[in-house]
Amino acid sequence: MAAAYDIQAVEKKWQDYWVERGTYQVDNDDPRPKFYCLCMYPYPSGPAHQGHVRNYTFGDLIVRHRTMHGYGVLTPMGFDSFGLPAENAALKTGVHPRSFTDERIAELKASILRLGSQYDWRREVRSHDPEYIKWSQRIFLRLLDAGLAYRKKAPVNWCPGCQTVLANEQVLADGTCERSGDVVVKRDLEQWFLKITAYAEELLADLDQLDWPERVKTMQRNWIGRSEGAEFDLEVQGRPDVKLRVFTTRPDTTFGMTYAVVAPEHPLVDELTTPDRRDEVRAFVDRVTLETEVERQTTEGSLEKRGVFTGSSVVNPFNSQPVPVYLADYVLMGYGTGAIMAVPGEDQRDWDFAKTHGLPIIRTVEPPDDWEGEAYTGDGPAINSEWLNGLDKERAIRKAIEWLEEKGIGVRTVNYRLRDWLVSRQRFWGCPIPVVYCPDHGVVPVPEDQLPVLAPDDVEFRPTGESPLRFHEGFLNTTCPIDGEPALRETDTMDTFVDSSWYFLRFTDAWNEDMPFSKEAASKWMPVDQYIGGIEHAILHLMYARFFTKALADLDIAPKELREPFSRLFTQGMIRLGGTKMSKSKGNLITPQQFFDTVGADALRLHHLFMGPPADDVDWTDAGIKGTSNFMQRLWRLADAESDAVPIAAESVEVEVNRAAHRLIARVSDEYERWSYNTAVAACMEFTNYLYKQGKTEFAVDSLLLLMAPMTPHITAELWERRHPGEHIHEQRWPEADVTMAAEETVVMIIQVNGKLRDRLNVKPSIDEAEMEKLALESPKVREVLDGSNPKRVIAKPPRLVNLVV
RNA sequence: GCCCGGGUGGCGGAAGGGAAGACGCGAUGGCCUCAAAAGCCAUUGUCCUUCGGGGCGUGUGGGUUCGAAUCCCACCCCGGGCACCA
Repeated sequence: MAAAYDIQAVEKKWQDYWVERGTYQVDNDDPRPKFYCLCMYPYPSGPAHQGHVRNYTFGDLIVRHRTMHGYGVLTPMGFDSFGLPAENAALKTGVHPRSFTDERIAELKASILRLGSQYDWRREVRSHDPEYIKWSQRIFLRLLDAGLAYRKKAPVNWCPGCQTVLANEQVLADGTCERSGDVVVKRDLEQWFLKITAYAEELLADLDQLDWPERVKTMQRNWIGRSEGAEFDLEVQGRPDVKLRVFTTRPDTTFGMTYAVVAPEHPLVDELTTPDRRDEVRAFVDRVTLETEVERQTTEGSLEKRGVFTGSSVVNPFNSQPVPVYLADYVLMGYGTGAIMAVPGEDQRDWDFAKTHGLPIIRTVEPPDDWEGEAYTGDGPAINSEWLNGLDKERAIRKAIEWLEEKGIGVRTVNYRLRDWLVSRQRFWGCPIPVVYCPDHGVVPVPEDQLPVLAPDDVEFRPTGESPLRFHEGFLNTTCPIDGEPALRETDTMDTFVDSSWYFLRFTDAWNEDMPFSKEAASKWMPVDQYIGGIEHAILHLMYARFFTKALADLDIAPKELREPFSRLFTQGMIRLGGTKMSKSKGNLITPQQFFDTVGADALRLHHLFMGPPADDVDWTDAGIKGTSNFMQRLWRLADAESDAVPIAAESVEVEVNRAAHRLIARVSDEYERWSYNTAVAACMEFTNYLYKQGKTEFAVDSLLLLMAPMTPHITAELWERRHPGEHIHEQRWPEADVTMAAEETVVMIIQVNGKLRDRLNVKPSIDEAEMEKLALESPKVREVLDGSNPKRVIAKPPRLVNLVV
């Protein structure tokens, strides 16, 4: 009688073994070729949910698979442990965010351990660890020193719910906060920014070299939003001292300008407004600037283009005609120059505005004859444009820019949609921005030997809308590092995306006490060879991390040649329950815990792999897990050294069984490379069914276990040890298929008549076209269908298919 | 509105222009058992069938091809991203 499969004992045994043995710990002088596999470090929100399980299952599978291929795999893990939920909890319960966070880390870590995914925990980082804070702050100061961090008063996105400002990236398209869902309002505040725009061009260009999902790259390209065009000055009639600069991507259409528009926030608004228009303009500006983004956006639509005439006119430099200047809220101060020339003939927004305000429309590009639309933005010969007439769009643009540059009126420019990254947050539970404000010296960085600047513990959490740091006298009052006179500390903390923008570098050198990481360590492991995480980070985290990597390389902190942090990216699909995303906030979590206790981690992991293609969203159902759980039991009975549930293969079929095993190795190896894990699992199940029928061989069972080792590490380790005492499956080499053994002895040839399947025959793989045709014509089933007629044409694709066309 | 994905049995899904539905769940039947559970074996797209087999079938309509779930065009539906960026 064979031993039963004691899931809990087996999984515990190997989880302890891997840690004690340090199977998945790597040192920086590891002689094996390097492979850096990283799962996005999690925000600690309590016990793992299915999204974590899915993520870490893929990651662990890659770690173990690569290890079996002889790589020294760096597999670190940590916690993105600063963030709002801990602080919100503190407001409600009074529990300090640190203890709240530490508790949740412990819970999450415990479930990660039970999943059996392996990390080099010696390298663990936590964003809220004073060591980590110290290096985040040093990096901030280096950015400040290099002019990449700066302060600026700016209209910022203020979330009344979160009581903090948000980055543009954190405001949803409908003008609400991505976290709380509150309507975001604009406020003018002094804020810290990081100059990500300095890297706009490189961030865009380097996307081409990344092995990332196309849609993530597309999202980033759209976000950066590069557009080429020209900037030029418009003279204001009767005001030789004032010039209005506009940006356009279509300088070829300038002859069609029938008015100009400036944003309500434009600095020249007062200059441009004539006394008789003052009251109306002021009323319009007040209305627009006090509105929320949402209100401002609800005015979108063809007939509602809102604006007001300033009373001034500017001169079209191409034809010297004066045109009126309007204020309109469809022109944004934050993009280009905050002013445009309006060409209604070739821009739908301008068209709508012109119609609403009774302004003339002149087409300067000939639309196609069958054109029935309004503004025409396509290509065509220029018309009504004097010296540009007849030229196509591209040539006209070039000529128009040349003309502007010759005359010294304007220049070719490139604009980006990307804005600088607003990083200051009026929150407590984040990394303090390490500067002080001195009455005499202004903004003074805290000297590096005084880092980290840590938030005090004895603060009171009150829903005041301001950071509790503001009211802590001991923290707030300090002295100026330059003159020793009284000064005030910065009380804002950094966006938590700052922490996650360099953690992957800290992992390479987590013990370093002198600097965030050494260039040697970063050179050894970077870039990350495989990064795995959710699609929701397609823009924010992945863009910031790319920016940091480039900036740190330029600041001589990271290796100079390190321009990109993540060579390959895989974004897993979301887990849904009944059509909606499974998440804590939606309250529809199915925790993995119950499955650890019943079917075990291996069956749960396998279920995640089997559910569907890794990149696809999946609907969670409890039912399916029975299949992988059964399979584990079936595998145990097949492979346990003492089990006789499956007989040894008869001598007559032994070779064929081994040949099938070689085919399995070839197939599954390929499927691992292609991330086709659901079919890899299917192949293993199919092969198991086959062995139940045909009988097993040593080679077949060993191969099966090796191929499954990265997917179901515990059961395969146990079975391997029982079959090969003293050996560890995860220290074995990945099996290789023998090509001649894997080749099929006979294949099925299908015979079609007019593309319809009529017969199938077993043939040798070496069969030639003539032989195929002969066999096809001899088939009784084919003869019946042909009914005496001769095929007009024969298509033979040896050895699998022949098609007779009649 | 624009840009990406995607629509295949009762369900999750497979099929790299050449056998549609691998594998799994569910369901049905059998073996084992005093019985049940577990296990093992078989059947399972749909309609017709004289049980040999035959017709139909991958969102809809067209097309390319000897051959289309797969490629092309148009449309419908679902999911995601962007959205006054001049």
